[in-house]
Amino acid sequence: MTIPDDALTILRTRSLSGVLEREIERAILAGEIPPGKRVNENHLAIRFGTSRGPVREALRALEGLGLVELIPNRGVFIRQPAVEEAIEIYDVRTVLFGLAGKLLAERVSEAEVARLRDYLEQMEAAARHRDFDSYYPLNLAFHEFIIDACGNGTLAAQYRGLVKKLHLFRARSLVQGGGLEVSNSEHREMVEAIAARDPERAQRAHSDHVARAKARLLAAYGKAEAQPPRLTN
Amino acid sequence: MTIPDDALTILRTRSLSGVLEREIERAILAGEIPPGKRVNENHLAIRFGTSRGPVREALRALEGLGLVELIPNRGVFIRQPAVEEAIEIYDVRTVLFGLAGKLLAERVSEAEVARLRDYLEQMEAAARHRDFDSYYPLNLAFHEFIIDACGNGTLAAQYRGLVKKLHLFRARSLVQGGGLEVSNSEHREMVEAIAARDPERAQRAHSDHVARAKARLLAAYGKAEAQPPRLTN
DNA sequence: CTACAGAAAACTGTCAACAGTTTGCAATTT
DNA sequence: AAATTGCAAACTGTTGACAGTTTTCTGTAG
Repeated sequence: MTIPDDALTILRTRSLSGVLEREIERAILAGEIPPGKRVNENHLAIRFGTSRGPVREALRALEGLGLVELIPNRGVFIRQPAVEEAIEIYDVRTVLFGLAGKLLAERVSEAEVARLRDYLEQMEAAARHRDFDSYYPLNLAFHEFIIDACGNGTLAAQYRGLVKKLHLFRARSLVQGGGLEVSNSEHREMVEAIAARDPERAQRAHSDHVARAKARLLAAYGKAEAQPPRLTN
Repeated sequence: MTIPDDALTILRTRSLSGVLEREIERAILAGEIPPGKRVNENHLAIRFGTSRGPVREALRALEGLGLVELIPNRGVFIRQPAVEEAIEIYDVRTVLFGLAGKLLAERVSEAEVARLRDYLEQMEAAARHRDFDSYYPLNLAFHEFIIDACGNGTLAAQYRGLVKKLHLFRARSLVQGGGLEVSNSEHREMVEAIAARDPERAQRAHSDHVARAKARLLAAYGKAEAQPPRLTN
């Protein structure tokens, strides 16, 4: 599963427009080009030392990823999701991550369970020491691992696309925090459900984990739902 | 919701590469270019009376949609999903359509319920007369309506992308059938759950509907799952 | 001082040509 | 006869230039 993906990656990197696509995507996600801003094809071409052709191709590809918006005769703009779109994305992420948990619980190997427990332990250690700098990348890798190990590449691709779009959301800082211990107790339940090879329980645990992140986002925006957020999607 | 989408559509259509994108996508989905085949940029450019630039841009956009695959220095190929990928897609569709049902049940208006009942009635009439030619487009419109009315544009975009990819699956004919009456009893349960404004029941009904389609696909390929397919995702 | 009209600059959309790679064919060798 | 090597045609990748539109600036009128 990883070999063809790497091969493709290498091949894509060979083409100039492929390199540009990655580089521009990185610049966008890193915030070097602020959301809402118009992207100048010429400037990009000069910056990377190419002509505008490959730049335009890369931008068309990024449009497909939902990172930029093309307006004819006016140019491309870095997309700037509204809160409403972020909420939409969280709802979709909720069911996708839930599915990942279910699928993983159905097929997980002993080695993978051990790996998950290892992640969990490291995250708990980081949380005990309030070591946020260690916690954040661990947390990211933990979630990535689950998405990869679930064995559904379509799901993984869609999920990653959604996460990228969320990066464009201006108030993402509000969401990323959310309590190390709280998060970790949720992580523990996820791992336990997977280790027990209980698909239904795993699906619920994974769904709830994202649903709670959505609830934190809503709370931060004061847009509480009519009813308190129902978990277990 | 429909206005900005139409506006975008119009704007996209104005740009030449936008027209090409739509036209090439149509040709691909209509099967005019068979899956697996290499697409010749020059031929396409000549066919549409343009230069290769816009053609390349359109193809890059279609790559983002997952309809074609770009291999550097070799060209673009129409993607040809394997059974495994079709199954993956069905799993994702299952949870997405379930979410659509849940969201719709939470927000549905009286007018929309009436519209759903109307679709249902027409489909049942078509089923009674074994009028497959009428049934198929109705069925399509019914599902489209649910996806649109659920109010989550992100979900709708993802769902539509998956359906397009499934169109490339060679054995799609196997799946599209599946019994008019069977399908309709499932549709009835979906509509009833929505009309009752019961999100949980609606989610289950919608998930199960797609899960059963997946089960039919698996049966057709003799790839029965270890356990009989668990419904209610 | 503000509003407006027109011109200039900047930028996007498109094209045709060139460079480099791949593919298919044919001649040669084993 | 089969395999291999070298060549030629075809095709993709990239570039620079031109055409059309949008935006900005400037000068003028109210």
